[in-house]
Amino acid sequence: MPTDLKQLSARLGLSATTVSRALNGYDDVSAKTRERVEQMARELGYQPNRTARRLARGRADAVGLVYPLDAGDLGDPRFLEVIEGLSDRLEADDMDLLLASARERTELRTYQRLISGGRVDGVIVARTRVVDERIDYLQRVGVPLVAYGRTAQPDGFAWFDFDNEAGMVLAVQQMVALGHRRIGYLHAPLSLCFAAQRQAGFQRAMQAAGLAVDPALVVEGGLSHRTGHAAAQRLLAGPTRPSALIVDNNLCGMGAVRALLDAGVAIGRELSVIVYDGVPDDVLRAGMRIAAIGQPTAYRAGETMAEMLLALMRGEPLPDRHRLLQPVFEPGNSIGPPAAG
Amino acid sequence: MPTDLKQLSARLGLSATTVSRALNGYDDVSAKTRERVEQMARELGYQPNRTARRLARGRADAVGLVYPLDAGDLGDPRFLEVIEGLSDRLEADDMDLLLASARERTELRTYQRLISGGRVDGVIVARTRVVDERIDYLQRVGVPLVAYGRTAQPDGFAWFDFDNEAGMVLAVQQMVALGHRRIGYLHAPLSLCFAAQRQAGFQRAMQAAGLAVDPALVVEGGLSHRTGHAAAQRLLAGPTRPSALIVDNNLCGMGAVRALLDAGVAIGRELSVIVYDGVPDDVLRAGMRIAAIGQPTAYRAGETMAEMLLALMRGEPLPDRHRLLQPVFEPGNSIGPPAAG
DNA sequence: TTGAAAGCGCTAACAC
DNA sequence: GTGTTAGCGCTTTCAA
Repeated sequence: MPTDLKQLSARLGLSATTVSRALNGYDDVSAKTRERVEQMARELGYQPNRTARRLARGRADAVGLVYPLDAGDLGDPRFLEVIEGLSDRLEADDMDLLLASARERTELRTYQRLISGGRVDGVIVARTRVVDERIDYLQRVGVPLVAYGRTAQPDGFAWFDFDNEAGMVLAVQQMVALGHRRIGYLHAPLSLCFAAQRQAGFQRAMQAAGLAVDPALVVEGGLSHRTGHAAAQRLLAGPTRPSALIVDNNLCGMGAVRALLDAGVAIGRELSVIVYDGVPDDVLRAGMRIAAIGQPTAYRAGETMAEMLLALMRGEPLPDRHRLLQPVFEPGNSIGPPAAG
Repeated sequence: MPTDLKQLSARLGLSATTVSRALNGYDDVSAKTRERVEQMARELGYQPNRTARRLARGRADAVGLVYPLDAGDLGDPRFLEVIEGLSDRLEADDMDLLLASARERTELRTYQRLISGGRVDGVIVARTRVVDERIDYLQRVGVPLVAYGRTAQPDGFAWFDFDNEAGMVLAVQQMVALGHRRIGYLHAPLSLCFAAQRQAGFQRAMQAAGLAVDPALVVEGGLSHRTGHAAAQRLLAGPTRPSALIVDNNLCGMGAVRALLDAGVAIGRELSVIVYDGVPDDVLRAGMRIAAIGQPTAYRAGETMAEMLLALMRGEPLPDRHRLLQPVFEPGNSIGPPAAG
């Protein structure tokens, strides 16, 4: 049995109240008493019982993270960095991080379980969708939330996101500057918000460049190696090959690059490639570096979201409820001018 | 405010006691009463407050998973599957999964926080070490635990593991059967239990085959792409190249394979390669499949460990406290007879 | 079969 | 400054 507050206060000849206050940093405790209390607490290795504290305070001191397995997030190393940043920052405030898995179909119910059971008092919503019932639900019940990504109506809640549209514009501009006109586009399901935004950027930049978007060159590539691989093959099999290809996510990008290599396509000469979020160098052919649209470290994203959520849970006003980070273009040797002809 | 037990019982004209019992499946409640209670609970969307229940029952209804960031687990897709299996199974028993990150140096303290604060009542210990103070600590304080991997003294606690030694013996036997005699070995830090076991298998199988282990061909390759890459380069630069190479983990294996490809080594002809746990096909050159020692799905491993831990926490005797799964050899075209000369 | 009462370990009004 | 008292919302003896 670990020492409890009663024992501790008995040993000190003080009331539990005083001890509690001393330990929780209230200022109506004499310096001397606090000193003694802290000393003794250390000596006995006293750790307040979390559950009791939670019940008394009416807070769960925990935040929930539901990861939709179907979405393939688990395979995304960037998302893992996000988790890392999240949990590190939460831990600093002595908050627990509850991880719940969910198939997309049961996801909402998972949130409900977490919320109405009082297991968490704040939530991180990952992989936002253009229309997102999870966020609607959380807002309706008034649970503090920070979304990792926006939705179609992004004003009512706090979020952290990268400027996906601007990022994709960068990608198109690179290709256009090199002289490409037939630009192919491989994208994740457009119900995902980031995919919709990136596609909007694609359309906008193409139009701005006076280029037509050839529907035959726009392919849904899913959100995994496998689907990306298959989609790239479909694209290659089409009547007119593009001279440039932009892939809107790294998972599918990896599969696509693989497919191109398999098909013997000379990346960067026959076909220029940019992958949003990039492809790790070490999975590629020697010396190859895929040009990318890069995002500032995912770890920081996690930290920042934790920070925002903590403030919300404390009821503090958030200086900026919306953080939109600008992606940057990261050069590579996977792009070049279109092949003659 | 969600409905609480008091409101629910008031609505029913029953005491909280009875309602609680009805809902928790006690048998001293009349069928009719139970019926009514369940009906009304559903109607009001009653969800018992977890914190209160926890305090009353003296259990946390949660298990902790501390992942050592330094170890590179986060990058290991297999470990993520394990988490998936774990959380799915725990959820079925209405248990929370607490995720805590930790640098190796602060790891023990993280466990202490979880335990003595009563945040969890059971723990999964990942990446066991040959001498593992975490397990010593947990046993000392009597917390139910299931280890993912063994230690040097594996008898006192429940664990789930693959037969690493046997797996590595398989790998060596394959190489030997093909006629290899100069077999190189790239391994993770030997303080990690799986690495030590696999190395033991390597030594044993080499000896059994009457082959000497050339110290120059045994290189520590770490537990990441980067270190594996570097280690393979070191090996290639050595005075006598091996004709076969075995890598004891997938992370480092990926980097090593990359390094070989970069160096223009004809894998499977100039140099045969087996990677423990395998390298995903889609990161390789077209048509290449790295021979591997494979382990039954990691998802099942997670599920099984959850199952074991749940039983332990319920105080049930565990039919088999130790689960040792046999790995299998998975063929590929990365191996062949040694090149002539 | 049901209810009253006590208590899980802590925090927070309120009084001294 | 410190102590008294009353909960937080549930479970669980113990009586009825």
